[in-house]
Amino acid sequence: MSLTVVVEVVTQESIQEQYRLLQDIFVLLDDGDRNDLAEFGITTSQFRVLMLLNTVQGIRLATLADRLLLARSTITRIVDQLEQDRLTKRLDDPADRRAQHVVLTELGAQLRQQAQVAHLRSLERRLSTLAPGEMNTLNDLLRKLRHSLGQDLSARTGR
Amino acid sequence: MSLTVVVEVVTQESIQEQYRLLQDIFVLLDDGDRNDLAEFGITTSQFRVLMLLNTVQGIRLATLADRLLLARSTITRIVDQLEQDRLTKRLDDPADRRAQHVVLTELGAQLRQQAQVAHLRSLERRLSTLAPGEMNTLNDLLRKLRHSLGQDLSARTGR
DNA sequence: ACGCAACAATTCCGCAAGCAAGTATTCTCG
DNA sequence: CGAGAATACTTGCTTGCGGAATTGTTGCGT
Repeated sequence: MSLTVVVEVVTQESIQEQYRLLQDIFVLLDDGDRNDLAEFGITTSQFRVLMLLNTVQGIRLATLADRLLLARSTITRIVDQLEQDRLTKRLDDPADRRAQHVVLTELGAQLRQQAQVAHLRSLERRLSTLAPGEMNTLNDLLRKLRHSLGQDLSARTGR
Repeated sequence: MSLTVVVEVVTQESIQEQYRLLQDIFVLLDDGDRNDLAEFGITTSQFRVLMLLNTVQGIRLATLADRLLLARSTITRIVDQLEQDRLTKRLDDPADRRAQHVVLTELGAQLRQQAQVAHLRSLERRLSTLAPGEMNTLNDLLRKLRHSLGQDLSARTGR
């Protein structure tokens, strides 16, 4: 019986530590990202949108919202900002007059390329501690984690 | 030469995937947290502050800001809210009249306890996929990651 | 055909968080 | 000692994001 208790306590502590670790890591990641992207004049959200605009045919606003787990109104504003900076354009969907496709402009494609390279360099530097094998292990576990959390989300909202 | 190129490409992809995974996990975690904590009438930021108020002697506002990597003005407002809800009190620091210590009220301690238990239950459910061994491995790797990111932060700001 | 639910995007409102400036206090060191 | 730098907190302003309501469009059931 006492064994059970001990095991449970240990697990609870592991879970809480994991939670704190993930929190800390996110905050640190985000802080560095903001720092990196500031010199390109874009926010992390804008960057994440730009990174999804890799095709010429564009992507719908609703799809962006789903992919980034942001509210649609938020996507509207972010795309407004990008458009104001001449980085993207809205094109009407030929098949659905409700929908619009966001596409990169020439300028947007250039900036996206530069920002992506700089961001990647920064990530390589900041995550340099992990050996290749560790990185793969970590990614495997993170995938499981994401899947588990995704399951829970759809259980909460999708029913 | 081609080997070098291949290895580098693979590593870059791993890093980018890791970045996306962490992004996704954070968003999912935060979404669930907000859902859990809503029934206690507190936000995730307020919760994170409450979780640091475990001692009777309290903690300084500036320390909270440093621990949570939030601006001091943000901490001021969060503590204002908690105080308005009678969950915390500000006590003057006897040794430094500039500083104040935030302490839990009786009500705050109760709510903190309840919220913590509920949150932990939720985490156990949401992270149930990982086996104990995997969890330990993951935490080890996350610790390395946090350390590496922390190093970079102090290299950026602390000099 | 047509009415109605579902969907795409936007607008409006409110809250959360950062930055910069301001006040009060403490520290440093010449 | 005492002037200036540093520190602790607060306030005003700006921006980013979510949620509800709105407008216009599509698709489904009958």
